[in-house]
Amino acid sequence: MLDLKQIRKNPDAIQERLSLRGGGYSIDEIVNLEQQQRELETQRTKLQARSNEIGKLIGQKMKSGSDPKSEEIVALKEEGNQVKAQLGELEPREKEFKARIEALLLALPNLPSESTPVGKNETENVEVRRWGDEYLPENPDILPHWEIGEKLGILLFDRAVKVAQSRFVGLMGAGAALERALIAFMLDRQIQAGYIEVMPPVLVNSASLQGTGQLPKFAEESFKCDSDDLWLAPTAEVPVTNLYRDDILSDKELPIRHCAYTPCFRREAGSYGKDTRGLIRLHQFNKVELVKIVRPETSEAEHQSLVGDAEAILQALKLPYRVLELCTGDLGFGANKCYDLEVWLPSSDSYREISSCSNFGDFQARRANIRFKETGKKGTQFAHTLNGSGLAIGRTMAAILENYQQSDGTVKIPEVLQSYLGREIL
RNA sequence: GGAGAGGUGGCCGAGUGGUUGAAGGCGCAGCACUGGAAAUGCUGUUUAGGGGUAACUUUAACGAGGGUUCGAAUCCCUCCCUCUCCGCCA
Repeated sequence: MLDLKQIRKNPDAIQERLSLRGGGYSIDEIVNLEQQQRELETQRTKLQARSNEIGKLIGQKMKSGSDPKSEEIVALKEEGNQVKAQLGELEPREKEFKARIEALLLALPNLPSESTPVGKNETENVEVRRWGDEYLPENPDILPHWEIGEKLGILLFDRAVKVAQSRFVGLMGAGAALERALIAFMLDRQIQAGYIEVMPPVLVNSASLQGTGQLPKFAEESFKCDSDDLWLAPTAEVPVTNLYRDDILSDKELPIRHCAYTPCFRREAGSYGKDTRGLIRLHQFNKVELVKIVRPETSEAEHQSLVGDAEAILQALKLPYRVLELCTGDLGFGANKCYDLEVWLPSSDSYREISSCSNFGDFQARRANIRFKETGKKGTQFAHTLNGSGLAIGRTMAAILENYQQSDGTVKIPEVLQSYLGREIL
């Protein structure tokens, strides 16, 4: 959520930054409504002040033994009634304005940071670096992961359709074990890097989704439990960040760094023709997520190190990847800056997203009301939140099944996973 | 699902319809004491919005939303949540 005060103070500067995203976002209506709301507020507080005064006066008189039926008190009560009648008219109008402003604010995305490259769409993202060319596979006959996976009997696409529907997968035998090994490996690495592991609920309420920015705008992207106010979390970002919703943290508790393994659920509405085969785009997938809650002045450095922590996994697995910095036109709703890690996927002859590392600034903290207090200082400040995948498990599995495929149709297990899996070859 | 209890400030915990943003404690900050610390004492310490350069001022908030009243943490209604016991259950 953007800061209403900032919008009031620098409407033009805010509009300009917002427009860099494209999409036609405008703050005009908010500015206009807020002005009207404040006029009403001024009137209302004046009336309320008088009303409080009357209440106190009557209280004093009664205590000092005045007759409740005395002319003086009756007159005060009468005035109180009049004030109340006026308030009864003003209050609902002001509330209506406030509600409309709130709704508009919740639908506005974050401002891109100054350092985010300006661009219209994903074609203008900037490649920052590339890693692992020496590990690009030499085998010219690589089967796509879904084919090798079915051949090896470890990926169950058809059967998963029977159990659920399309865009689900089942894992069997070494496939299930590999998934589990990847989860354990990634968690172990991030714990070593200083993250505290969390296992949060994966059903989350609406307030949580609003806190991290998925609601109200992206309701159709998540699965909803019809008879409860609960949704299947699309990413661990939601439950983990919301662990701290409405908290006032002490500055000594920051930075908070969490890693979390959870299944993730996405409806993938509107992606009908895309990635219909394989592990790339599923309704349910596993992910290890990194989440940070930090002091504002450290968030840029924490962002860089977050990206590094995600990259370390790819490097340990010796999977070739590149780092993209998203341009203003491709930035996610809540992010002010974002790096995508893309892993080399031979079947699509391209790099595919396997992690997205975003800095949200205070955008989520405002929505989720996550603040911290500086020892000895008055007031509170909004924290900064960040998160990134470290990494998406299914896509990592796909990358391994392809990049590690040998000409005899077997798949090597990356060295760092061999001890987890107790084997060297699939 | 049935029965009961309860939701108050960063935390614990009092609270009579009337000048209560709310006793007391903890925590935190400052000062005193000390060679330094602990202990002790004193003082201060909620958050958010509006107005003001500022000092300051004003409003709101005791789970949420309504209601009664000149006035509600306190009375009434609706909803939400938590806890305990019973039932069911991985």
